[in-house]
Amino acid sequence: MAKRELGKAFEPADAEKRLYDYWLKNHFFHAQDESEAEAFSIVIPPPNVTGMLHMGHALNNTLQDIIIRFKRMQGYNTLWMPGMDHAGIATQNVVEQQLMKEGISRHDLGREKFIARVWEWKEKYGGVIINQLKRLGCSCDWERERFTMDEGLSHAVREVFVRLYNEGMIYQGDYIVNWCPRCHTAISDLEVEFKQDQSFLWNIRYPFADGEGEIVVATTRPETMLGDTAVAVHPDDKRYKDKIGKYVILPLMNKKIPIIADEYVTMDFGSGAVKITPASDPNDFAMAQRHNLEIIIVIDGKGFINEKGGVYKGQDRYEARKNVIADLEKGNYMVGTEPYAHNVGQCYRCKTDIEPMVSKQWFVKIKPLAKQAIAAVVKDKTKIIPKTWEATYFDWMNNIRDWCISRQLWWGHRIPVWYCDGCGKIIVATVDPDKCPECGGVSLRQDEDVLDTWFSSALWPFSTLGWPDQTKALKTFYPTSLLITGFDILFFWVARMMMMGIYVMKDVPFQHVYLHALVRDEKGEKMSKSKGNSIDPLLMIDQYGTDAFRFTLSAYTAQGRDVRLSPERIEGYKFFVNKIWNASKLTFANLEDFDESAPVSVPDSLPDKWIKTKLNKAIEDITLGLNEYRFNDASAAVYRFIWHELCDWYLELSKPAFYGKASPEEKQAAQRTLREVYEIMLQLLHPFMPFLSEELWQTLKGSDEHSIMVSKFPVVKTQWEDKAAESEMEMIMEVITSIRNIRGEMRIAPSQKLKVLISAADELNKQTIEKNNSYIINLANLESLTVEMNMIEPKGVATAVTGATKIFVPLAGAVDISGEKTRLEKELGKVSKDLEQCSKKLANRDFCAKAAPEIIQKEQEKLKDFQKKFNTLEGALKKLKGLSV
RNA sequence: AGGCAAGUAGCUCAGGGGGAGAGCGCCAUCCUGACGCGGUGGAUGUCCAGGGUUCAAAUCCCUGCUUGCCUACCA
Repeated sequence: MAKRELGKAFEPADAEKRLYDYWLKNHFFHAQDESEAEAFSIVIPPPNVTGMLHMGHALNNTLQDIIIRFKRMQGYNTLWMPGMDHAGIATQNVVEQQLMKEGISRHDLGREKFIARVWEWKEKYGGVIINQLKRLGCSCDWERERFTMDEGLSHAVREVFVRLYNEGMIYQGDYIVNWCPRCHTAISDLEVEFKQDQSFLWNIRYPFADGEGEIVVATTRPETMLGDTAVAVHPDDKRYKDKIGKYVILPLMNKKIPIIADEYVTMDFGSGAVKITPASDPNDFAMAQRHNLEIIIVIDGKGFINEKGGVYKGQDRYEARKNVIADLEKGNYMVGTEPYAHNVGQCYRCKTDIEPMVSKQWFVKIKPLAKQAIAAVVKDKTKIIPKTWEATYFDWMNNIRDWCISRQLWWGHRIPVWYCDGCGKIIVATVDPDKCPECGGVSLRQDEDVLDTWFSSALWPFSTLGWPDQTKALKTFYPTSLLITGFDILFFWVARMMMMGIYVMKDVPFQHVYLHALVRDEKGEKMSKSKGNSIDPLLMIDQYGTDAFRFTLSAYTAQGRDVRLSPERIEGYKFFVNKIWNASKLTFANLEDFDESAPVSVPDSLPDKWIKTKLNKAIEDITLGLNEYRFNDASAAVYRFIWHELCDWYLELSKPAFYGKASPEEKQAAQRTLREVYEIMLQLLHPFMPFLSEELWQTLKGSDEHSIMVSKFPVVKTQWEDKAAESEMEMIMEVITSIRNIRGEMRIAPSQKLKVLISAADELNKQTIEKNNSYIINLANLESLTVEMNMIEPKGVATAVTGATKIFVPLAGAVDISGEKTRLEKELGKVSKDLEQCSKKLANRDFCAKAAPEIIQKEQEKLKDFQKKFNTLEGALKKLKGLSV
């Protein structure tokens, strides 16, 4: 076998680049459109084209890559579909800011040239994140990379829009929407963030139109009164019952407005009367519809008072507020103010206060779509994991409101609707019409608006696979197997994909949805640029290597829990990488002269049998963990096996076979096991640490002819199950640990070799220990080990008990009586507590009558063990006390 | 205001009806031939509180407290 050498330490920076290029060159990430193998597919949550990799992306994509690599190794025809989102508002903002530096606005450029500029920007600066995903090791099928604005996806968008329109699922109407005065566009309900604002409640007097008196209304937005068209009270409110139908004078505007009755009004809030501004408040708008009230828009799209606002025309909304208040005071209309905390909606993009505004927008009728999307989850066609999110999903879906899909932007999919100047016909088509089908006129104007970015993302699971064409890829990979995403876009994205997938494809877009938590800092706070607590994933990769970083994310992804990240943790797993590297150095040294073709001449040693059962357990745990998306459990199984079983025990136990006086045949057998176990260990590690495992794999194989990423994922080998060997080895390990314990507790120098005596309980016990005495001698560092049955406890020893075995460690030189006494008393204390608890249980009549037989038996065995241990320790202690008297 | 989740070692968290676990940190000790990014040993817990179910509760149920998040938004 070729000589293999590893450097002093793993060099992530070098290996990562080299191996990723190697994978790409060999097209290992590429999925087949058609294959004998069963398909497994995931679509990436497309990052914004303007995006930079943050911790959320890092977590999300690491988890996807772990599953994808796992499934690929299991032999599935595995597709991870990558791509990006055009991110309407964000991208337009970026390019507008660029223009601003040049002193021009998008309006100076005009629509067409502006869009050209955006594309230019995209080609030059967009998609930085794609390269960042590559640094994470993501094994996406880059040959299929898509963009929501590319030709195929745009085609899909038009197709779906037209279909929805023709089926009466899309309508246009004047409705109150959330308007961002800075972005100059409507945004959906989901895109509004509420923030608490310490403000005031202003109480304003509205005098009755006829005769004496007044009605007092309270408001948080006095400036909107300019557009008031009614005052509402509760129909059952005795105070106002006789006023309903009468009129009040709207101060400052000097206008008569009616008093109406509506159950929406809360009687015990403020005066029980509320001013109604249909154009500036969603609830007021709804009431206006119920009562046929006039709708007067007084605030324009930039947040300024328009000509309907009288003398306040031209003032921005905050300035107008001040002036309105001043004028109300001047006119003695102000009754008073009180401090008031309330929530103000803000644009999620630019944090500008939302201005609810009435305008013409396009909507999707969502209820019928939601109904089916709910049913799919109820029927388990799509499983949401962890299940607790199902309730949230159902709740939102049940209370869903129509989706406003038009945006007053330029960057995006322009709405495929044309208006004929000649006859006023509305044309909705997938291809640009050149004349009106009604009147033949050629003067057609396309709708100015574009679609919400999420409209195209909602089609992602099938549009990326080529729909509306019936491609082979679509047939093979839809419905996709799994979606992994953060719970924060459950509504934005997951729910909408569900609705669109079912509507268009007549089938759910994915079988499983795994929702992971958010990444927070070590204090549990959300990472954000403004707080300055965000950790840059790329910096972590530079510092600790991708493998350590990925492993950390996986290890801390417990279902339903936030990931609290700190650099120290990543460093800890860098140590793990180092440990694996060093174990590999030892392994390669041990395997240097291994002849694979030599016949097997001796049976496996006890450690060989033991490590194989442990490896089986690891395979089982890791496979189960990944199948159930319990990333923390799977990672813990990897860590435990490699560090605590392979390194701590097996590599140490097998050292004598390599360095000691073992026969060539015994060495050969040890090499065979080591070689096999090591190889499987690398494969188990691969999904989590792709680079390290590949590097070691190729070193082991002596070439890059085969990649670990397309090797077969290990399965449990039933011929390795060996319960007897497992418990035998563990008994020996316990003896070793007990001796080490005495060493530590009694402060016996590690360099001092000990002559240990063991009193075996029976012949079998004696034979087992004698057969395996070399392991004990080596690992406990003994000079000699004497085993006898029913040995009388010698003087001047420290005593330990494990199961049926008594261990006596002679104390060198002056016997440290008080030290041993303390140690024994401590042990005795522990055992007597166990003993008491156990015997109490067995003395309980109800326990014996009702508990399961195997539980009772177990308790009885425990009692025996405790009793034996207690007796031995107590005897030792008595003897010691006798000595000290 | 409703909903969800969580409260377990100093910290971060697993576990989930029958002997309290891990990692990190801490203490002691060790240049044993892969690794000090290491080895070996050790200490540490009213499993949030109160009630209930059960032979048996950290685990299941109820109540409360605390924390986090989500949804809705009332002038």
